[in-house]
Amino acid sequence: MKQVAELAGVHVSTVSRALNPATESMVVPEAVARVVKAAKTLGYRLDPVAASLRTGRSKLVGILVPDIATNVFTPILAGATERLSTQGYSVIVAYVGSDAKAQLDLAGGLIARRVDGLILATVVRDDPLAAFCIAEGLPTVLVNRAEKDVRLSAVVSDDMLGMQLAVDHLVELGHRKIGHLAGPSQHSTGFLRRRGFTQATASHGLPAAQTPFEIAETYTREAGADTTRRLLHAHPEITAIVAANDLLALGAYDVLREEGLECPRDISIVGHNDMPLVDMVQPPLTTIRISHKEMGRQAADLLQQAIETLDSPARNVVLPAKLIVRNSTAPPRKSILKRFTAPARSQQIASKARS
Amino acid sequence: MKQVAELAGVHVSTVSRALNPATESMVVPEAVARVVKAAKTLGYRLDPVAASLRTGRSKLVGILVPDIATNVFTPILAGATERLSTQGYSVIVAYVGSDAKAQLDLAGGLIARRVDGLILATVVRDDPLAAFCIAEGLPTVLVNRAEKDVRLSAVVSDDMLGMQLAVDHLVELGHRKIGHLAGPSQHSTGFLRRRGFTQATASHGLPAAQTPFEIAETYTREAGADTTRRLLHAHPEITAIVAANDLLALGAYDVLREEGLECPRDISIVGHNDMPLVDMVQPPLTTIRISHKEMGRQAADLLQQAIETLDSPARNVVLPAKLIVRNSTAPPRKSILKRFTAPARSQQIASKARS
DNA sequence: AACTTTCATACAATCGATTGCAGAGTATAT
DNA sequence: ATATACTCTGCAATCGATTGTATGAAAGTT
Repeated sequence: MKQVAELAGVHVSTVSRALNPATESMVVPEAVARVVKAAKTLGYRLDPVAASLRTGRSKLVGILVPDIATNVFTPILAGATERLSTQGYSVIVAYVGSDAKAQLDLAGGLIARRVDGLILATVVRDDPLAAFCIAEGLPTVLVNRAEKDVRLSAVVSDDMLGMQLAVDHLVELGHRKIGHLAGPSQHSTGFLRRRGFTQATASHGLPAAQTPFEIAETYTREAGADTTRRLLHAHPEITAIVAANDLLALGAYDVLREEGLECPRDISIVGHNDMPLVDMVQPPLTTIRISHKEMGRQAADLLQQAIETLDSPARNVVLPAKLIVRNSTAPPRKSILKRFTAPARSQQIASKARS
Repeated sequence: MKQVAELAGVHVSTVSRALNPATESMVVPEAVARVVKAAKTLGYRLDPVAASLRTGRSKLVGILVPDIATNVFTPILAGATERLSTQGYSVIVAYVGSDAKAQLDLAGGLIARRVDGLILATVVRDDPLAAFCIAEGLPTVLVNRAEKDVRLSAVVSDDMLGMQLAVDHLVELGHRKIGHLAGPSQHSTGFLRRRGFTQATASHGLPAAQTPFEIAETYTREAGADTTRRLLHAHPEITAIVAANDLLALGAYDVLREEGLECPRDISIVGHNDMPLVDMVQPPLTTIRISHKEMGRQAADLLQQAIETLDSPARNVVLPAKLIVRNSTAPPRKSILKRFTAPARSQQIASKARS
């Protein structure tokens, strides 16, 4: 920088000001031009490390992503990274497990690196890390999963709506006994989708006894399979399953295959997320589409705002969910209908008419 | 740091040395203990930014990942990140397109941030960015894709072996007319897998006329479909297809479905990568398994070595590939066998016996 | 006892920018 | 013509650690 100053015939402080868009206006344009030219001929670039040391800012943001279930989080990461990089930010990613202490350490390390903000894709409904970020006064945005209380801005999908769409679809096809594979209830997705399922079935007048659920430990295919077994064992009469997540739905596929049942002939299945390739499984999965990439982008925007305008209020952005109908859903089998649901059915229709 | 020095009753330089594992031995153990204790009571942590400014090192590494085909690169990223973070490194990811100038700019930015090294998952067979990194003297390792010449360490899958396994499998099933959906030939994967295909078919004595290939523009399902159409149109007699990539194979599935052909009855298909969920498509895809996560880990190890021991020689790590047989491959239809390959077959067996 | 060697610590320069403050120079008002 | 305001640039302290060199004390040698 000293060399540039010399070549341009000005003081280093002038160089600094000329090269920083925010302070450029303090320098007479002709001098700016000289500085820029000198910088170019010397191949000079500002040193972000030195700037960071002095200013406390870094143009870096951290993203914490769960180390499992990369299917869902990759597009979020890609969307956020894409958007942030156009704004001059670089992104440090950390894949983390669910250990709260480890998460706090990691966040501490990122803060030491002077990150300007954090995007958390990891939070549970009452998250110590979120509390920590608030205490530190670090701009932070949650993505995909939110907390119970709105303390930080978050970008999430409309989980309740998604379940409503799924249930509407099944009811329209004639299903009256619908099971739910719920996600872990410490995650907002698991919790809210379960609540959405309950509300949606209730809105159609289906009693709780006809709409059982079982909770999966994790969002994995294996957990989906285990949970499906429990659900079907306890409630063999159900004709459809709404899963909180595509992987859980695929776990259900595995169990149906084991048991010699056929989807959608014997049981209809609806997933959630519309992750890549679920249109190619057999049968192609009916599911709720979420734009994870868009989620990442919006989280990036929100974070940028939070960074650049101090004390911006916490905002909750809820993205719409959309039903994608494929071939894993169909009307329930006649025989089953007759056997289990025919009496109940007219009742449902009546109650629906009332509402 | 000054406060810690005061509390411990030593000079800041002693604190610095006591807290740095590399220089800790210069300080008498008793003093180290005092310093550590003082640091703890003050809740003090070294400032990586200041250290970075002074030393030129940063404990940061950059990873450049193509902005498409995240399916393959996510586990690489996860593996590398996991391994590097246990070594105290943080990872800056950048998703980049194929524009060489943009890539160079990005790399320049990372260098300005003082990254200690770079992992490139983006290189083509003769890559300007790789040349740039060499010129800069920046420790760099390539992953998944390598260059034509070994100038930098690389961790790749055994592409040639993979194709040999795929072809062996098909020949064993009785196929003699096998097509290849090749990947872009500027990528080592596309190039080497095509060569592997050619060598493997030749090793079974299959003439080139019976083993046509078409090159896909990109590794996408759509390109796979287009390329399959071209291949089948020009060579309707083939009974099996080896794809350079699972997505290309799935594109082939799409075309077969369009054309009313059935896999594997009419045409067998082998993929490459064994990406998530290809065991659930219909029919479950026979493919070549690559451990992408392990690739990421090994790349991380190599990079760490390159960083810590200056001028370590370029090493090429080739990970084994493995055939995973599922249901997309079967013996060719009798009728087709008789019509096209029966005469050729005895010849093949004879030539195989000779070799 | 004098001298060398060794070891631990202290001193101070340095990495490269940013920024509050002061001062020089110019334009405007009275 | 003088005072006032205003614009631009220079000065120098600062961010927080690292590290080559100097210093002093302790240990070892003859």
